[in-house]
Amino acid sequence: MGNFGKGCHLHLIDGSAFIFRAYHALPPLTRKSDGLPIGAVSGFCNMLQRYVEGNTGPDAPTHVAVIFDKGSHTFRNEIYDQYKANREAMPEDLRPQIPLTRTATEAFNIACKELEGYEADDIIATLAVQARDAGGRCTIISSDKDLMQLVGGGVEMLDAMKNKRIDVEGVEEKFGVGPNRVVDVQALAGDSVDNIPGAPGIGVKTAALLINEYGDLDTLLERAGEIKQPKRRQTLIDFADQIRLSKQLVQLDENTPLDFTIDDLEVREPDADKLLDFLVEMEFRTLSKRIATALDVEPPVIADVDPAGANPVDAPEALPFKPDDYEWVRDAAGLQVWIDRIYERGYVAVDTETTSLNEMLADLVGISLCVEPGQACYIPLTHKDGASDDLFGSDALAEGQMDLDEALKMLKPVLEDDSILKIGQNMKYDQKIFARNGVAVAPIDDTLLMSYALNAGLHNHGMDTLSERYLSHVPIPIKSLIGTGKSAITFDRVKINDAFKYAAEDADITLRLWKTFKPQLHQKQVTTVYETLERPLVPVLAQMEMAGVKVDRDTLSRMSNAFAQKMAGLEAEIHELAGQTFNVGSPKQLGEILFDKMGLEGGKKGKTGAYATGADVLEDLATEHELPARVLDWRQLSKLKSTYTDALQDHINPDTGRVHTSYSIAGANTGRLASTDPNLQNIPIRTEEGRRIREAFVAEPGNVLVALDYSQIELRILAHIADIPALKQAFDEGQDIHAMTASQMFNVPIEGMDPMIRRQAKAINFGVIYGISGFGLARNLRIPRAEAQAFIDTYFERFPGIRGYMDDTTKFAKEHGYVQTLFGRKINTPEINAKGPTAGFAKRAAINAPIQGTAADVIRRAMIRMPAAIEGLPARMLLQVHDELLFEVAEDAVDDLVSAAKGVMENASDPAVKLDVPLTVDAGQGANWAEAH
DNA sequence: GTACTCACG
DNA sequence: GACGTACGTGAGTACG
Repeated sequence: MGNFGKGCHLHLIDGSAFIFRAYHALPPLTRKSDGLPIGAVSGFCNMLQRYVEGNTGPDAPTHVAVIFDKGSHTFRNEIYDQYKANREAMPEDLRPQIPLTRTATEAFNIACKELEGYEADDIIATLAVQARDAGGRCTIISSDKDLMQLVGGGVEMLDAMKNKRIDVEGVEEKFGVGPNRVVDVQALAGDSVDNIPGAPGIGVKTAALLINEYGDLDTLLERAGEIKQPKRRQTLIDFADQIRLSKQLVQLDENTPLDFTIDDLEVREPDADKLLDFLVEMEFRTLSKRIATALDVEPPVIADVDPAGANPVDAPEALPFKPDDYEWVRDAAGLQVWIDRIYERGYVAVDTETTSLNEMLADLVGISLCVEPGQACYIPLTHKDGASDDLFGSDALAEGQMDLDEALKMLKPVLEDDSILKIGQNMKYDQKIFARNGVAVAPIDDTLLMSYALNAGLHNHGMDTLSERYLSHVPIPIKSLIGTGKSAITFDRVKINDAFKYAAEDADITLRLWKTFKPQLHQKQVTTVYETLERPLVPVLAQMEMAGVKVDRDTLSRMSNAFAQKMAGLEAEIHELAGQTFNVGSPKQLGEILFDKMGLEGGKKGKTGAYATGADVLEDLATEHELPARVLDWRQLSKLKSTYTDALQDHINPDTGRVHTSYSIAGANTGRLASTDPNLQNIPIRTEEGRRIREAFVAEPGNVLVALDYSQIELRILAHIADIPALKQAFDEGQDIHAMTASQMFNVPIEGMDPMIRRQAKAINFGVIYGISGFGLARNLRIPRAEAQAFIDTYFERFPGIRGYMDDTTKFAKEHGYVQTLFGRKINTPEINAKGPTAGFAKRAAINAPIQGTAADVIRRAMIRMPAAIEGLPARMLLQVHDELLFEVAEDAVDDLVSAAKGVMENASDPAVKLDVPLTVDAGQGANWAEAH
């Protein structure tokens, strides 16, 4: 056939619309052999096939193309930064399917077109206009109303789902105006889906009325003063600019710079081999059979995967690891090849190599990428030249490396591209490294967090553990490259020829783990946990950690000196009392002094044969003797000095003057965070002397610290989960929960209650959360065991739901091997069916986990929502201490911050879980952390 | 590297 | 009936 013209018929398929329809119409199917999400691709292919089958008769197209969007940034974002800003992020399991839909289109031998920086709609507009001008027909297969402006003069739309053609009349029906005025109506009415503002209070009906009265938008805006309705008149005058902007946004670009012509889109016969190969690769059994029949060829055989082999754990394992096959990327050309492959794939595993485990001090040394198991590369950037055994080394850069800035400049668009998923193992680390190099990595997946959502309680989630367990592969040990202990070198001193294998392997392992875990999230029903409680927390924590908290060195230093003096005095006294000098800090030596030399009673040896000298033991002895009392004082000071006033000073970052902790998201089995290097979740507060350390945690000038903490969150959650009416009522009424418990248990009025009674009730309340036992309570309260047991019995009598909760939870754990939080987090309890004392531990942990874990989930949700809630305020979130969040905020914005943050925290369980008890948050503020409490 | 001790929720 | 027990963490020190 010759050039496109009269008698020709062009079909333009809106590819993105097909994909989203396919995705939402189908359940989350996965490829059986490896779990790759495939539902949308399957639906897409079915739709294409149905489309092709329907193309018979006189109306059949002579030319056809599927048009896709490309790039998230278009000229519309340039003129209006909020364009499509309210769009939800693409679902994670859809992302990897996008490139596959391109491949599918090509497999059907249908032209597949896209243009960087343009929406599919603009390409469709350009082609439709060209077809019309050439005198041919054009059918746009889409139901997107934005395309209706193109209808007319031989251009029509077809809603493939409803099989309904939309012509000029159809457009008039929808918009009340002809196609040539559709943009005018859209400009006025706006569009919440694309976030087009339009004119407030004016919808399609009113807009059409106005346009029909005045002829077109420009005339309308010119003569807006003539409108009779005062409100409408004012709106059009006030918002004229916004309306003109809206028109620019909805107006399709009919002159996109295409690198092809309509003639290139001529209908082609499908290539049976190519198409069936693709369908077999996707493992589409039904469809490949149907298409084979239609093409009159032999249906291909798709091997049925053995159910055991369907375990995705086994699939990636099959391919051996070959470190020698990894690639050392030396220059821009080499890197470009990898970037192209990433765009083809839609995802990439990324890993960074640096000079330190501390992200705030680490310098970037190299980057690894992996797009397919076994195919990984390492881009060395700042490896040094010097021999590693040379004491001084050389600071000259080694050969065969890209310039750091050049590599980052090339990778930044990829790492920040909304449509490219970046996969990492502990992405918070890499995200911080990249952030410090000006790259905001997103979106991300994290294999460490996937493992945590799937396997909490079974094992830790480090790469070595995961690789050995799920890939049966022992990774190259880092020690083999950098050595151990004091003689260890930094990674930039490792020879690139050794480094690239190790580094690339990490990316390879990460990608294989991702392929293993991704489908399991659905299978084990923890996708929601991963998506709502794990993944979104990564950037929030990264920000908090990078913000750090200001710590005043002088305050700490003065305290250290004071503690040292006191300790010296105590030490002299202790030696005096002992009649000899010894190391007070050695429990072994102390035990021997106390129990052997002095002959005190109650010496108990532990499994290593040493006497126990814990605080509880010394406290008992202290009632009769001076020495243990002094040791207790000495120990307290020693702890404060070594762990806090000395150590914290070493953690002050020289660049920021602040202390930057690191939170491990997957450290605690229950969902709690853990803080390390330094641990800022155990800064003293219970004793006056210790509490003063918090005075060193300060706000910048003009700012204050604000502490917001949940009041009794675990007890409230217990009241809800175990469904205890009396407790729920007490929380509803804002009562003193421990006094209420005491009152119920001992039949005493709350007014004028003996503090001792309340203290006992408090201990029981906490004991319940920990999986109470008579022994434990007795020890805690220092009362006879029988008495403690009597308390517990009374407690269960008054609150029978507690016993029910404990029994049900234990039973559930024994049956399923895990327990769950209210938000669906699973905590595995592998030892629940063990025998002996282990069983007791496991049982109490199982009872505690849903309560502690639900509280952890609640504050996670609050933290995830916090950045949006305090956006625009001169405030930042600094620390989390399990039930408390610490903020630094400008003095004049304290009230705004408190009301915003408190709101988020108190409503954090909504809408996923409706708690029967209110969550309340107490607020405090001050120049330092001690005052903020 | 392990045990002990103690700081926090 | 005996056994051994509060839940979850991280860090510093002694010691083999």
